Amino acid sequence: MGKRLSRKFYTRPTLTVAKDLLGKYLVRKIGKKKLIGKIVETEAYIGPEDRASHSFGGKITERCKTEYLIGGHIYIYLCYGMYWMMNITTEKAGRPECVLIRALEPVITNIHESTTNFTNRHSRKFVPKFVEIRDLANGPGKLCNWLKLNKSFDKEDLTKSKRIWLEDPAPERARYGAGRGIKIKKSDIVAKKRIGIDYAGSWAKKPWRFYIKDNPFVSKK
DNA sequence: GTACAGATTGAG
DNA sequence: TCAATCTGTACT
Repeated sequence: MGKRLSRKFYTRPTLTVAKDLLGKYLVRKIGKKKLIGKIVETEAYIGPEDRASHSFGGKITERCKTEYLIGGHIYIYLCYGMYWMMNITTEKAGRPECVLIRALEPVITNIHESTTNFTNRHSRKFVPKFVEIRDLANGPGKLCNWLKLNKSFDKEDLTKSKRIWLEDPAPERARYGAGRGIKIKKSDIVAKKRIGIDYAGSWAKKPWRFYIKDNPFVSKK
């Protein structure tokens, strides 16, 4: 496998990390099995200045205090009472900044397991028999459901955890002569305004949502 | 304590 | 278009 991303990767400026996360592999280990998703869409939240951030104004609540940890930790919270949102903290300790992971492109290692872990996000009334791979993780709530992430992952250290971490797939590819860096070309990164935060005034217009151009696994508007 | 909005999602 | 349903916040 590739190389696990270290603390250094996460403690850089949030906008840099948000862009550099594109193309990285998010690895989730469940028992002996691994689910892997390539990050294709992110959003940066830069509190306490950012009106859309939970830590806006320097707020420290039971929920958002995780944002103040040093870069490389998971900040996960429940949205609308039913969906978990996975964020990755950035910068040094005390700076409440993070990156929301909005969409993954499933990297298929075992088709059976990868396609039978989605049903519990649907209502009891309606459980689909089939789901397209494209619909497994193309949204912040959906990807947490796919990877079975919940409150127990809050404050998880991505540089040390045995059940979830990030990898740069580059070393794996380098073996096959595909070059050294997995860094999405600047011209392939699209920057648009963030979704669902229209209440944030002028901050809502900041182009802090990043995704890989033309990637079909980006969340639908 | 009560009211209400929210970094979403899928059904109708 | 609307409901599901938990947490934070601004009130009474």
